[in-house]
Amino acid sequence: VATVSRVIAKNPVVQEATRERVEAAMKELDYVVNGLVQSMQGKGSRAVGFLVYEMVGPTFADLASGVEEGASESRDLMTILTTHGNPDREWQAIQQMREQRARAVLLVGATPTGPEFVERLKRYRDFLATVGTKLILCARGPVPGVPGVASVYYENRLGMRLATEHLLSLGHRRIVFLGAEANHSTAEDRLAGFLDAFEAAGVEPVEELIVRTAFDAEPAQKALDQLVRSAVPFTAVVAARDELAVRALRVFRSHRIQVPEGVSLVGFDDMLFVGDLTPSLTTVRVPYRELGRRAGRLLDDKADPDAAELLPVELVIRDSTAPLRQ
Amino acid sequence: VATVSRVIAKNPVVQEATRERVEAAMKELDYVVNGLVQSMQGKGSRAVGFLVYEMVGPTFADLASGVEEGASESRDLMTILTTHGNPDREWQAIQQMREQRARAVLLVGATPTGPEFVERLKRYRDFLATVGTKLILCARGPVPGVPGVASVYYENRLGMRLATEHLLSLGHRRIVFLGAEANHSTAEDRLAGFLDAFEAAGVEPVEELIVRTAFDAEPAQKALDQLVRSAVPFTAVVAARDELAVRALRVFRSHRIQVPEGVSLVGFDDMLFVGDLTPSLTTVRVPYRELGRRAGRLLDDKADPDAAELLPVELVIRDSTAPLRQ
DNA sequence: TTGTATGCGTTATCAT
DNA sequence: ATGATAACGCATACAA
Repeated sequence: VATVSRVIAKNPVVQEATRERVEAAMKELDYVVNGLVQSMQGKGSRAVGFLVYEMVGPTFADLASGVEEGASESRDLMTILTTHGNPDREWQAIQQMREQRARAVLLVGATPTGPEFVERLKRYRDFLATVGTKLILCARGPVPGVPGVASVYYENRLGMRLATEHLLSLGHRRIVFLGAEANHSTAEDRLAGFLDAFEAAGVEPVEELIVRTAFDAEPAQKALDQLVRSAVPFTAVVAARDELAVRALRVFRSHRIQVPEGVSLVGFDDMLFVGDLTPSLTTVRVPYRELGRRAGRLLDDKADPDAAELLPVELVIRDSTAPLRQ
Repeated sequence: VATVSRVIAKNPVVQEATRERVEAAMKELDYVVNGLVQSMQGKGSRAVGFLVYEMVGPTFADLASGVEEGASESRDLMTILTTHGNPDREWQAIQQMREQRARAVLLVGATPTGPEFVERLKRYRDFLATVGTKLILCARGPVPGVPGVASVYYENRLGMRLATEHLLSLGHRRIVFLGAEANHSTAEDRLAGFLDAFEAAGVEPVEELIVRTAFDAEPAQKALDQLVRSAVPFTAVVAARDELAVRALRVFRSHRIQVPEGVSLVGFDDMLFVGDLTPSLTTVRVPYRELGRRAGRLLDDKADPDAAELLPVELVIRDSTAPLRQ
């Protein structure tokens, strides 16, 4: 048994001849090591938990794809769990990963922002630490006051600032912000970037144009429709993400408002096909795949447990934005 | 130890008082069962392997989402592995799942169609069977001559037949088929459906309009561009999948050909946003999420190992198709 | 270089 | 109802 174990571990002490005999027998018997027992032995599990709100859209797929790419290099296995925004499910998922003695748990996507979440995160971190599992935030910046949690994120706030500055530079002033959800890290950062742009330009944002519905598409669409009907004047719309921008497009189409002639529109994420819409959508490209890859690399045992990698974004100017007509 | 084990297993023989004491201690010590050992003990592993070509697009996300939904009900863990179409990687992935003593392995998406693949599939099946892992095909019909492999698939061929019949009924005869890749189960089925429609209508398909490039977007786009330049006449295009349809849209736009006035276009998959394109795309909706859910249910131990579930598709008629102008 | 013995954390079997 | 013990398949320290 010990020799077999050594052959499996590629321990060089075994003699060539012996190894060959063992390997022949393994093939003969269709033998495979029991990975579960290996992990149990303290070699550490191969599992990596990928916790996400929902598996939706190319942003998720790209991110997961990147992680898988990194994980597969080290023969790790990526396990995906969805939380549907339910804290109980999230806790249950953390539990499951703890049972599996996962190498790491990736918390993917936006999180709440309140102090309640900070405590929750600490609990997760400590709870996972007891079995040697580390916690990594993905697509969400490091949380102040919670060391020992690595993070890989992108210039969310700056991205939205760039998008907004683009509109301001085109002469727009009455700009709608669509999708300002509170207590939602991504939405908050993007709104902050929006406000940054106004502040830097010395322009006052119009409070009533900040649509504080939610990050979800349906309510945002309704709210925008309402706004259009209310006849409150505006000349441009910043959508918190591409899906909302597409909904905005539908609203404008239904009201026979031309984009960009009647109103300019920018999105965020650069999802698949938004460049093929009419008009093609000006948006902010986020390197989701690379984000995943970086996260995948943090799985390595010798990675800095306090790493905080920030990736750049890029404003992609297409046809949905045009200079303000006087 | 035994009592603790019984508490974990919720074995009702333990007395109320004892159980409470144990649970108190567990909380005190932040104890969690070692799931790896549980699985090793013959309880069977919780892992479910999801083998896919690539994690791309909403079709993947929907399918995976469905599987996760089903799996999480039984506390199973979905592990995603990508093969990139590389048989070696696929074999390696099978190996890994075998090491993990996975409950099941899902082979997701198209497969090759030749006899070589049939042998490969049998090898997978038998190899996995030695450790009690079952094999399930997802989004691909059952393979004749390979019993013991369940499958969940959709009316692929019929879907394309419906799409094509829609065009034929509009008067189109010179119809391009874009993306006829050989030795690719999905592409072959769709081409077959295309031909079915012609046969049923008693119309002869035009061989030179069948673009036998590949299922990939880039070569298909180039080939279509070539075809347009060659001035071979056609009045409609059937794309093997939506991504190719979107590429076709780009080609027509670059040649200033109006859709549907100059040429009608249909896709397949009903991906996100294709209804928001201009013109909105006529396509075939595939219930990917439900497909995943069904696959997730086949994970159950008492599920029929030879199950073959077929799901219906739906033709979604939008604005990219119009009657032929004489 | 190879074989033997021990331990890992759990469940199942058998006593008590 | 509970406790003691064997067994699972592997890695590792130690003996040969």
